[in-house]
Amino acid sequence: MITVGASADDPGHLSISRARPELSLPSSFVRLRRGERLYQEGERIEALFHIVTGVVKLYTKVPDGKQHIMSFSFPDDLIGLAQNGSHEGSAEALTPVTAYRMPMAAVNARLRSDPDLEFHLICQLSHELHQARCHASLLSRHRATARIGLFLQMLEANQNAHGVSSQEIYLPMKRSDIGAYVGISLEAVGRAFRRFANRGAITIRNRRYIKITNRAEFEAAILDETGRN
Amino acid sequence: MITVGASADDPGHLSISRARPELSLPSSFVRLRRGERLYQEGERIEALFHIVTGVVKLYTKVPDGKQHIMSFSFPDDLIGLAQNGSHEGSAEALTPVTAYRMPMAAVNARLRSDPDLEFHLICQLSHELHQARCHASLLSRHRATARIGLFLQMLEANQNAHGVSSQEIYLPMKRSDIGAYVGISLEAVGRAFRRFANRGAITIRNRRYIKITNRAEFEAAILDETGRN
DNA sequence: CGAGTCTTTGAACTCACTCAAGTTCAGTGG
DNA sequence: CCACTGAACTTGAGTGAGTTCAAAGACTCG
Repeated sequence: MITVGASADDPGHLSISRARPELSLPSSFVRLRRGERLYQEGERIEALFHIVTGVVKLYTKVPDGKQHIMSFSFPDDLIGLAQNGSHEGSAEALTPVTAYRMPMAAVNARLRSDPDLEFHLICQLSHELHQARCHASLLSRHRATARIGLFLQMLEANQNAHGVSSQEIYLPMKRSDIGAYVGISLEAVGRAFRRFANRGAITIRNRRYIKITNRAEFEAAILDETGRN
Repeated sequence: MITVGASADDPGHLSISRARPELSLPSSFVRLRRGERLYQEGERIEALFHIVTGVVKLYTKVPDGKQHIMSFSFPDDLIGLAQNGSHEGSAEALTPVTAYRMPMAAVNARLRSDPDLEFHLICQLSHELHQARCHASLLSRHRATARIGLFLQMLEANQNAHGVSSQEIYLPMKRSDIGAYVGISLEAVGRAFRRFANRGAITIRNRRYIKITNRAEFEAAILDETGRN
């Protein structure tokens, strides 16, 4: 539930939490297969997408042909917002995806007159900003093990927030996507997973499912630095 | 000027640009000397600060004692927003700073009823998100030269946006702060500057002022990869 | 069951890291 | 005005984790 303003025990506290958006905006329902794109870098922004099920990757191409992944988006996320009129990156479905598509014109028309819509956008942006800062913080680590460990923690936190009960962490993306997100090569991703597994911190069931079996050892592995950070 | 909604030539386009905020909120004026802190990590959020002059660094401590710098904040920036009631990082003045201090209670009280305030927050958050993504993109580069180059481009863009006419780029922070922001050691920062200078891409007047003397060479130096990104 | 994609393993190379010493700079007091 | 002092910055040498390239090994889906 969205809450804001003074509460009895915490008078000066702005509490922003995201709600399942009941955006009463004109929208159509879309389905995408794995690998399909919702929109592409540089295109004009036509609509916002509100993800219902599935996972989407947001990425940009870097000069040398590789791609830099800005974020992975999950159900309840709103994607397609940007400061100017064209998309800053591309969006591609990593799994089958269903989403609401809300034309930008409708959003614009309602925006200044609808405080709830504005507030919803504030919540979404706060959330994205938080994610982006976690990402930057992760990227500032030098050791591959630390980056992968923090990445797993992000995924786990996200799963918990969405009420997934499984003890396992689900990895819907491939090794190269993980690498493009945490800023290391796909080989290094695999080697980092192996290092965690060798220490008994995690167990790798298969390519898509891993489990943290020893939390203390897991966190030790993230910190374990020989001077570097 | 803040503009939103349909315009004649660009009907479906949400244009968000930051304005010098005429926030008619109760506020006090504060002055800080170099090195003074506006607030500290973990503290309860009491107020928002609207920077008028000077530069502020926002950082968090990492387990190994070093600090990770999340962002540098410049005049017109609004700092102190967070998702929950306590600060996610510390804020320290890098130069003498003047700012408006707006108590959180006042912001909260006005928020849901004042669409202009909400909209202003949306603009500010959009801007921060953009900055955070540039930061992450910069951090995903492996070569120190590329990181420093992109950092200089960010500073330059920021200076231009603030209408600074000087051709030189002003670096108000020390080498170690730059390193903490771009994720390399302070020595590597210096070596990267030198590499640019040796290629004739920049001239280093002194520790705080450098100038891009050969734009083509400068951009070539950023891309110049021996396979790596 | 086969073909293509994804992932792992191995070997040599490289850039940034750390440590340590030397240099420049800014601010202070004589 | 200038020598002094501590902080900031530069330079140098050796080490190591991740990179690239290449090939072998799994998984998936028709």
